[in-house]
This record gives sequence, structure tokens and C-alpha cells, in this order.
Amino acid sequence: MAGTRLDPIDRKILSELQADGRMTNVELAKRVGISAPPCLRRVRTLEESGYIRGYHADVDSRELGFEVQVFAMVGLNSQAEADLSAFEARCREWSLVRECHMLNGEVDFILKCVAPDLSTFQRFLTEDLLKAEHVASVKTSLVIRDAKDEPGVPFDVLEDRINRSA
Amino acid sequence: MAGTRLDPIDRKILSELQADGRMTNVELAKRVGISAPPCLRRVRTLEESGYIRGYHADVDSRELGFEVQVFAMVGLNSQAEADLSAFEARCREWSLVRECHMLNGEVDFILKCVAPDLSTFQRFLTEDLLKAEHVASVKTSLVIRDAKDEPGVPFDVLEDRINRSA
DNA sequence: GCTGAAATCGCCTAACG
DNA sequence: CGTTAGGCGATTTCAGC
Repeated sequence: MAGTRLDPIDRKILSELQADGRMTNVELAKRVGISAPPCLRRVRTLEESGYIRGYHADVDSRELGFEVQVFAMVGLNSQAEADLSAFEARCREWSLVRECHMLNGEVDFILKCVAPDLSTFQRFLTEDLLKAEHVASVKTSLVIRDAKDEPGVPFDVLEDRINRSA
Repeated sequence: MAGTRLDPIDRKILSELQADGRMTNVELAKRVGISAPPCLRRVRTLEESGYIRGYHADVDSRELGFEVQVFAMVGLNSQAEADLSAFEARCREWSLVRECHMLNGEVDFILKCVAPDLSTFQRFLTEDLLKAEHVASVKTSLVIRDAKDEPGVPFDVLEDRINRSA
């Protein structure tokens, strides 16, 4: 399932569906150059094997009223696996935290947070994040503007790499 | 267009399509409690007004061979708008850079990058990023693991907020 | 203005070669 | 993988609230 190798048609399918996740199967089939039924079978296989984790509408968060976006660098005073995992579990519970990545180096985690306004974020920061177990330091940076925010993966890099090794 | 106010059904539509962007219109209509035609009209309106920017398959980047994910903090030696914009334009050209956010505070930008392996990233770092105009400092942090990576917006926070002000 | 019902059209998705 | 074919969803039209 997981280690299934992908052929060029599979990669094209992934690329197309990453660019437009609501494309109809017949349109997708036309673009990748096969007929609809095998195309649909490939899509199902890609879904079941985990290459496709889901499909999401890309909603304009600012338009919806989330005017604040913040990156938070979090350091813990313990790097025991149990404590790291516990912190990650808390992050999964907090709606304002959209991403939590464990990092190497001096800081332990980077969090991407959203909030309707600054005071909502400040409340989260002081009442939740800073009070969480083993949190030793938090440095926050407000996002002024987004220059680029592309979901997904650069398929051009992937194809270059495959052509190079061929 | 942009300032159009959303009613509870619109918000439910956005929430459902964020969770499953490939849901059929009839299923969506059932979930939000109206019939299919008005539901489809609402979706089209949400698309045209910019609340929905697009739909994307969420592909597993590691499974696809992008084993390296890096956050890069970039400082420029000029904060003139022309230089900031020029750097942002470069970021949009670099496939490995998936996100580029301008920040407040000591660092100017945070970049989220992906790469097939470390050497590909190092090459990008030394040959592209560090050589870009006005780049003064770059600090990179490798992502060890992702604890949470939720695309989109927390609709529960939005609903809480609306109920509170009602 | 909105919604919903009916009808058409096109797509999805089996089954088979 | 392609073709066929039946059923279901998408989308327009039109009537009603």
C-alpha cells in the first residue's frame, strides 16, 4: 500500500488534483491521457494508499475574520519524549494552533496560529500556551503579509529529480 | 463581492468543504439543510466572492519523496518596500519555497521549504537564498516531525465569536 | 430577493472484454 | 486499459414563497 511506486500518470493525477481538487474525473482523465474508468481506479488507489490524504477547500481566512496570524517558537524545559508528546497533544486540542512542527536546534517547536484579533491571541498565549506543562519560552512573531502560501508540493522538482535519475 | 456577509448556512458550507472539498453538491446540500440548486448557487457565489480560493488534494509530501522540511528565517539588510517586494517575488519563483510570510520583529521573513533531501536544500540555500539581493542572514531549522498540520481555519472559533456577539 | 421541484444533461462507476 | 451502459449527480428552467 504505502510503498507502491508511482508512474508518470499517477504523478500527473496528483499534480492535477493538487491544483484543482474538485476537477471532475472525466476532465482529469482527459488531462492525464487515459479514459475515465482507469483514471478513477487510480484515484481511489492513491486515496487508499495514503498518497492523497484528503481534499480541502482553500478558504480565505482574513476574509472570514481571522485577521491575525502568528508564528510562535516554543521551547520546553524537558526534552523527554513523554513531555514532547504531551505538548503536541495539547497543540492538537487548541483550535487556534493550525500547525505544530518539532524542530532541531535551540527551539523545540514552531506553531502557526490564527486568531480573529490580537486580544484573542494574547489570551490564548497567556492563558493556554504559556501555562502549558514544561513550556519554558515562547517567542511570537506577527505575520504582516503573506507573499506566498502554496499548499502542497512542487511537482516540477519531483519530475526534474526523476528525469535526472533516469 | 468581498464584503458580502455570510449567514449560518454559508459558514456551514465553507466548513464542510474545508473538511471535504470533493463532497458532492447533493451531499453538501443535505448537510447544510437546503436543496441542491440553492446550495450550488451559494457555493458559486462563495467561489466568486473569494471566500473559497480553490480546492486542493492534500498529498503526502514525504510519501512522494520530499523528506526534508525546513523553516528559514530571513533577514534583509534593507527594509525598503522595493527590496522587500523584490525578495518576495524571488520566493514566488522558487519551487522549494512553499510559504513566505513577512514578519514583525527582528527577522523579516519566515519561509517554509520542502526538498527531496538535505543536499538539495543545501544547494538551494547556498546558491539561491543566500545569494539573493539584500539577504543578510538566514537561520534554518529542520522539521523533525509534524505534530499537527491542519489546513484552513477553525470554524468552531468563528461560531463561538458570532454567538458571543449575538 | 430568496427557495424548491422538475427536467435535462453530463458524469460517475459498475461489469466486461 | 478501454468500451458499454445504467444510475445518480449537476445544473438549468420555472414556479412559488
